[in-house]
Order: sequence, then structure tokens, then C-alpha cells
Amino acid sequence: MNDKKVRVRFAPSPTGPLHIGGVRTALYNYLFARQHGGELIFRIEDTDSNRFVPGAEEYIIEAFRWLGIQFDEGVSFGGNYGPYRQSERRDIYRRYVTQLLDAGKAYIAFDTPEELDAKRQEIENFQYDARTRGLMRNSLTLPADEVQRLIEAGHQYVVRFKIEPGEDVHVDDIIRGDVVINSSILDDKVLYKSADQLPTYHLANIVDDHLMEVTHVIRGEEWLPSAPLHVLLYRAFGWADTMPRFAHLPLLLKPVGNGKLSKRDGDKLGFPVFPLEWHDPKSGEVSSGYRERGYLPQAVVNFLALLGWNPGGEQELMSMDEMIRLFDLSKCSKNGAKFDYVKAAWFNHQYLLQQPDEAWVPEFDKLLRSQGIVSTPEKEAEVVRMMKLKVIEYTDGEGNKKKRNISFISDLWPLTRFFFVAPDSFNREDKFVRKNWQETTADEMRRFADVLHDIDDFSVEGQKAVIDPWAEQNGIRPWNAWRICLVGAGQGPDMYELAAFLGKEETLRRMQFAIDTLG
RNA sequence: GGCGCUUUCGUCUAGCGGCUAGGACACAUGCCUCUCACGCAUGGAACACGGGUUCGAUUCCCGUAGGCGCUACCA
Repeated sequence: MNDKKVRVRFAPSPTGPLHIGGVRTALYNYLFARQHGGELIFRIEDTDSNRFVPGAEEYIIEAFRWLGIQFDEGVSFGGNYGPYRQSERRDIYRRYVTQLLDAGKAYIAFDTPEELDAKRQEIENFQYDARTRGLMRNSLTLPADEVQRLIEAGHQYVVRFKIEPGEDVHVDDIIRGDVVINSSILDDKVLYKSADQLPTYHLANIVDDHLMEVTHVIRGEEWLPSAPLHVLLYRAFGWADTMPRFAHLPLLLKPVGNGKLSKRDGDKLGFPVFPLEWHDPKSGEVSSGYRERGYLPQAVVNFLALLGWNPGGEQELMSMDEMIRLFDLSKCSKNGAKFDYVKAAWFNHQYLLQQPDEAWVPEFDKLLRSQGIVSTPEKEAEVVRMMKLKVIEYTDGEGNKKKRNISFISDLWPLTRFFFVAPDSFNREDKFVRKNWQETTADEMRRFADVLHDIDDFSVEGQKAVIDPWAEQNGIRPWNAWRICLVGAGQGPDMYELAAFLGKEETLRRMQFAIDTLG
């Protein structure tokens, strides 16, 4: 089986938006498939009709499209192993359930949920297994004709896997090595429900992976405890020699407190747990997504890849191609990783800086519009565009990419607001204002404004030629107070550049306002 | 409770018997400077504990403790 073509799958159930841990699992499957020249299958595991959520499937497909994770076959991608939606494979499962039943490796159980609950009340730590199945209503305890009669009378039943106790079952895990669990602690898992004519996860999973010729099962650690059951199922079907290899990935944990990251954490923790924004069709609740928060897909992918895997070197920024080349399941860590969203932002910062200035314009545009800054007929589109680039250049810095710590385009607003909006008030308690605006400052600014008023060439050079000598002669260092006038705070670009950008008229207007207000 | 997985700086991690235990994020300080940043430099910060094995354990084995997961007619 080692010479067989690598085939892996990502198989979510459409019970809601894909969560970020699922994204990572899919990513690892993708990296593994690409590295081995294999195929990645997209399968929908909708065997629980009660939990189906409309729109979830489309959401998941859209999320992977955005992230740049491509599937080779599956729902919406085509392929020769379909159908790829489990709810469309009823006949197939039915056939294999019958096979197990005929071979005596599974049995029919009529116990209702209420009866099972009662048993759980009655017997502490009740488990449906070799020790207890003799006490229950099933095809092992009931006469054959009675079983037949119950079925024909339309009684609901389930098919349970008959686990033989007392055997050490070995799971050979690529990440964790040899994992052994004794079959006695396993319960007789439900494989099939007559109520909706559908299998449960376990049966569908094994049948599909076998039929779709899956070679490696790469999934979350939450499946490790049921892996022995899956091994037993492969054996029961006689498929042991083509059984896929397993790799159980460590879980993504909450950044603070305990437990694994879950869908329900939503925005409670202050960061998105979903790739895309999700509008819940039932509750109408909106959960934020990485895309809408201003993350670049490459940044999300890069960050996620390194949560639980590390190629060994000190390089952290990697393209998809590099990751495909470097990826190695055996280098995955075994313990859960806390989700560090501060570092996620840093990755985004890095990828943002790799982009050319023009790439920032569309998002910056949206940001400005959301703040009420729009192009006016006086400022033609091209002029506004140039302004934006100028502003971006200030934050980004020609030849010195890293000038500002900008993790998201939305960070631009507090840093560049003054380019577009004049200060409308001043905070006298501010350290910078207190230090740089004193008794005599208003008067100095008045004199300074007069000097500016007479400058014809208001370019950086033009200003310098007049202001530098004036400052020298009068022993005044006007820059910080001037900054308060134009910016309102101790931030912003070089003052000559800012004044040149704003123009003489606006510069003088802001100065007058500051002088009047601060006195 | 039972079963399984796991344990290196606050966080993500490198390490695969002998290292001043490395990097990144975050944090702090200094330099630069018309401000804020950036940049540069520096700094604090970790092998959970107890037994073995070994000339020698962060590394291998066994316990203990902590963390996580599973324990459904959910996946």
C-alpha cells in the first residue's frame, strides 16, 4: 500500500461554519496531499439529519476558496468516487451494514432512547457492551421470529457493532506511534439508525474511506479514542490490509483558561474563530471572520500551519509552496497549542508589508468611506488616489517597509486621521500637549503663522528655506507646538511634509483654531 | 469515575544522551529623533515533580501531579 497514490480527505459535517481548528486540519491534509502528488477529497458528512444547517456547505467551500486550499475531488469538485455527500450514499451503507449483520459481527437493537436512559440511571457507568448486551432487547437476546416481527411492525432499531472483549487493539499513529486500547473498554457502537436510514459517523467513515481509497486519515486528536473501533471495523469488513494510516493532530486550545477552542467561543475571546463571517440562519447571530477582520489569507494559513507543526528551522514566514515542500507529519507536535491571536496579527503585519502600496488602496478606501471621507467633485478621483498613496507611504515607508506597526488596514485610521480631519479639540492633560504648549506658545504660533502666511512656495523645500533661518534667528523651535496645531497630538510625519500635504490654507486654519482654543 | 493523549521561557516552538538550552511573538530598557512609530542594540524569562537506566539526562523507562480529549441513535 506504500506504492499506492496518496489520497486524503477533509470531511466536515455541515452543522455550521467551519471553525479555525478544522481549517488547520484541512490545511495539513492539503499540504500532505500536494507534497506527495496525491489527491485531496472534500466529503460532506451529513449523517445527522437533526444537525443540518442550511448554507454551511457553501460557506465551507467559499472559505477554502478564500484560503487557497484546493480540493481535487468531492462535493462541488467532481470525481469518480462519488457521491461525496453521505446522505446520498444510503444504499451503499445499507449494503455494508447487511454484510456485517450476516457475518454476525453486528446485531440489531430495539432499545429506545428512554430505555437506555433508564438503564443508565439503574446501572452506574452503564455501557452497551459484551457485559450488558445480554440484558437488552436485541437480536442476540430475542428469538429470530420476534426480531422479524418487530421490524415488520415498524419498530425503530439501530445496528450495533459487536465488539469482542479482551483484545489489545493497536493503532499505528504517524504522530503518536503505537497506541493500544483494550477492546473491553469499547462499547457496542451504533453503526446505523433505522429512523433516518443513515449510518453513524463510524460506519460511514470506514466505508467511505475504503471505497474512496483513502490512504491516510489526518484528523483531530478528539478521534484518537475511537480509532481502535475503526481498526476493528476495517478488520470486520476484511479490509485490514488496505487500512489507511492514521495521524491524530493535537488540538487548538483557547488562549486563556482551559479547554479546546470551539465554535461557541465565537467572538467572546476577542478574535474570530471562523475564516469567514457567518450569519446564523436560525438565530440571525453574526460571528466575525478572519476575512472581514482584515486578515490576508496567506497570513491565516501561515500562522495556522505553524500551530502544531514546525519544520525545525528558524524560518517562520513561509509561502504555501514552501510549506508543501517542508511539511512533515512526524514533525507535528503532540500537545495542544493555545491559540495566540497576538501572533496571528503579527503574521498579518508581515504579509501586509509584503504587498505593494497600491494593494492597500481598496481596503483603505472602504475604511475612509466608513469614516465619512469620500471623494468630492473638487477632489477628483485621481487626486484622492494620490493622497491615499501618500498617506500609505507615510505609514508604510518607501524602502523602509515596517515603518508603522500596522497589523490591519483598519489600523490606518487612528494613524492617519489627521490627514483628512482637522483636530476639533485638544487634550490639555496629554503629556505631549502639556510639555509643548505653554504660556508663550500661542504667541509664538501667531508669529509663526505670519511667517508661513508669506511663504509662496509651500513645498517642503520652500518651507524649509524660510522657516529654518527664522527658527534659528528667533530661538524658537516651533515643530512640536505646530504639531499640536495640525495633528492634535504627538504623532504624525515630518511637519514640513504634513504642512505641504495639507496646503497653506488648511495649515493656517488649523493653527488659528489651536491658538483660539488653547490660548 | 473509566480509558487514552500530553508536559521546554507568559505564548508558539527548536532540541532527537554531553548545548553558556536556540528562535519568534509579547514585554522592558537604551540609541536615533521636530512627535509617534520604524530601525538598531540590550535585557528579563523555561526543561512540572520524584524515582530509576547511564560515566553523564531536557532528551530513554516507571510513577506522581497538572493539562487536554473521549466516554450519545453528534461529528
